[in-house]
Amino acid sequence: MKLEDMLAYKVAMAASDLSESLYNVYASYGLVMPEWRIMATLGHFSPDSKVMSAKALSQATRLDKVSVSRALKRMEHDGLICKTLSKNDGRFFDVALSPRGEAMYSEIIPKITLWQQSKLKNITDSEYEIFLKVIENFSA
Amino acid sequence: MKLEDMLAYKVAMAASDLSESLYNVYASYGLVMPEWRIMATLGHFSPDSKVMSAKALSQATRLDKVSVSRALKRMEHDGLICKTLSKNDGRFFDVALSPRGEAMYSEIIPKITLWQQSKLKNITDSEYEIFLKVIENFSA
DNA sequence: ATAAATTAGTTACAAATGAAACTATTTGGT
DNA sequence: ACCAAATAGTTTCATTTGTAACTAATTTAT
Repeated sequence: MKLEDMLAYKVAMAASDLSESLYNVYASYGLVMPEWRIMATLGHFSPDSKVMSAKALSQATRLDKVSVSRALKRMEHDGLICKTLSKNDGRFFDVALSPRGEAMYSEIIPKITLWQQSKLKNITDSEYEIFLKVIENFSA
Repeated sequence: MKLEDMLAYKVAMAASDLSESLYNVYASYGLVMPEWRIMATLGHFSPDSKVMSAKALSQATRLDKVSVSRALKRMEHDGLICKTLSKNDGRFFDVALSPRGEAMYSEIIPKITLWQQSKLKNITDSEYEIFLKVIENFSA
């Protein structure tokens, strides 16, 4: 069995290639990966951005809480999010995209969609379905 | 489009889950990922281990040359590899598994094979073929 | 009502990573 | 033959990353 035939290696290579390629899309907006993941999560219900705690963001993005804390700090500094202490529970923050963050999200999302379509242009729908089944099997 | 439906995110999650799971196999031999990749590459022609330069190992494993240098240093210290200056070109090293490295490789490889089979046990051959086609398409 | 235990988030510190500078050897042009 | 350019590998240093300790708020048990 050659290294390049090994499952974990193959998937790791694909992941790093895809990640690097996708980075080229959102990096032009000054975002790094954790920031992009947070924006994607908060912006999902755009134009009425979701409000989430840092903890919930951490779970949704699979980023550890330190990464989320750092990303939110920078995004707040850059005016991309609003962060206010929760009225109900003073340990939580209510985090949402700011109008500026919403605008950026709306501008990026079509580019991400196009990027993803281009990555899948040689793949049929049924092939992609099988691919999803297999890849999700690995994350179980 | 939700984050968890995004291609790059899905593949990244699968990659990190697989990587962590595989790590449990070779970590009991005191190896870390770069060392495992190098061992897998050198051991591929076991019991007559391949001889390769650090540069060639870097290309075969997709590790940068600094990581390879550090991994080889530790593997040499642990007696897993032999590293000698090339006769033809004094810039290169000839790197090969030592008998001890060969023995370890021979012990690990069946476990890796079993591990991989268990990861694929819910997947049919034809599904796996399609999966490979798709994932290789992403690394192109 | 109060003290102990949890939980959210931040900060401080340590380990891993990679880019750039460095050494040593070889190659190519004059 | 000699000097500049290129190449292999190592070391240094700065950045990234995550773990563990910390602060502050809330909950639970007595």
